[in-house]
Amino acid sequence: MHHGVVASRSADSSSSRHGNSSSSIDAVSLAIIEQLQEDGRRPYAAIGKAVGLSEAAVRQRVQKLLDQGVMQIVAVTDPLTVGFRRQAMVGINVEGDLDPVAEALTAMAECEYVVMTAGSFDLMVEVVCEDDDHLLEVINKRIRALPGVRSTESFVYLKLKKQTYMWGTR
Amino acid sequence: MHHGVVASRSADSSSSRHGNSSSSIDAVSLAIIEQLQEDGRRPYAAIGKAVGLSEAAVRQRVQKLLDQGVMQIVAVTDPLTVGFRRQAMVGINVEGDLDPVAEALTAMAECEYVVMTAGSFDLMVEVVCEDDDHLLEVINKRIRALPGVRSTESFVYLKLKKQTYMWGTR
DNA sequence: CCCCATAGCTGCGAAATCCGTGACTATTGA
DNA sequence: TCAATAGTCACGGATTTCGCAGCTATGGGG
Repeated sequence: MHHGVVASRSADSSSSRHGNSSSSIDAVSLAIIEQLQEDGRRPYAAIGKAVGLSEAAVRQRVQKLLDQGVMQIVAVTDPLTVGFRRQAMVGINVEGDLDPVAEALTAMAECEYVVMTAGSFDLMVEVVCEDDDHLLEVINKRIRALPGVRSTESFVYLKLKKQTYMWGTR
Repeated sequence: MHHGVVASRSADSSSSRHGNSSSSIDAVSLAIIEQLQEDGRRPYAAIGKAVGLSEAAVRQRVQKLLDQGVMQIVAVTDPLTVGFRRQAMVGINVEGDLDPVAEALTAMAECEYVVMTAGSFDLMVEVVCEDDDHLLEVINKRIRALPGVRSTESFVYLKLKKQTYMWGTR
């Protein structure tokens, strides 16, 4: 069973030789994804009616999309409501190889989101914490203590204005 | 998809008062959320068995969590796989009131994530685009053209290393 | 203290959904 | 031409979902 991280494209090594994994999803699968982006529990039959496919066909395509890691169906929550009151985006500058630092950040439970970037930061990390003390500890004691980390800059969240999951739905 | 907050609450962006919204979530609901974070389509009966509740009770609590906007069950995808090849985090500095700028960004389909921050940026926005031209157009023609935007700084994504939806699961 | 209202849980069918399977149709490549 | 593969459909039986009625606590009024 795979756990909740998308990203690992690696799953099927043979698919990488096509160079483009997007080739594996057609317009119909995209339509199925859109349906499930509106409601992750929508019945297969209803999806089938919407996209013009039988219930079984939808079910098999969904299973394949899940297996391939193209999509996952999960509950997402509002951190504030679930007891995480402090969030921040942290920009990081690294000396030398980025990978070990990125790996270390990935291993931290508080780091919800880790991305390598071009620009004045090498890495950007979204940190989710319970309170100020927790946030301080993570940034100051754990992230900045990682070997290779040259400097960090923090952007504490004041208000989340938008957040969607509607790609492909445009 | 990414950062997980709910947010769909965009409808009433004025709901800044959270009193203590966490008071409505007890340990059992948290356990239910954890179950659905592992698999958004897990049957109510299976969840009930895991958290020690009847199927009907789980169903009612899930429905309530959805209605309250505490949680949503959705499909999340890897943007690269679905045809969006360029993503960037954009830090923005604003002159005067942040709200109108934030609202305008929220209205843009390409802005997946909009947050007000403390620090050297006033706003941070995640932009999801199909290609370089599209990205350039959004940042240079649309975002920077907004009245009140003083300056922007872009961080183009090179590689997404981690992305989870496991709050409360720690 | 009693009574009522509300909220939450349970159990139980009936209806709907899920899921495995086998058959059918293209498409591909030897 | 003939497999072999991938994708789809159709059809039960098992499972799940759904609506409803009943039950239990909790919390005010009166």
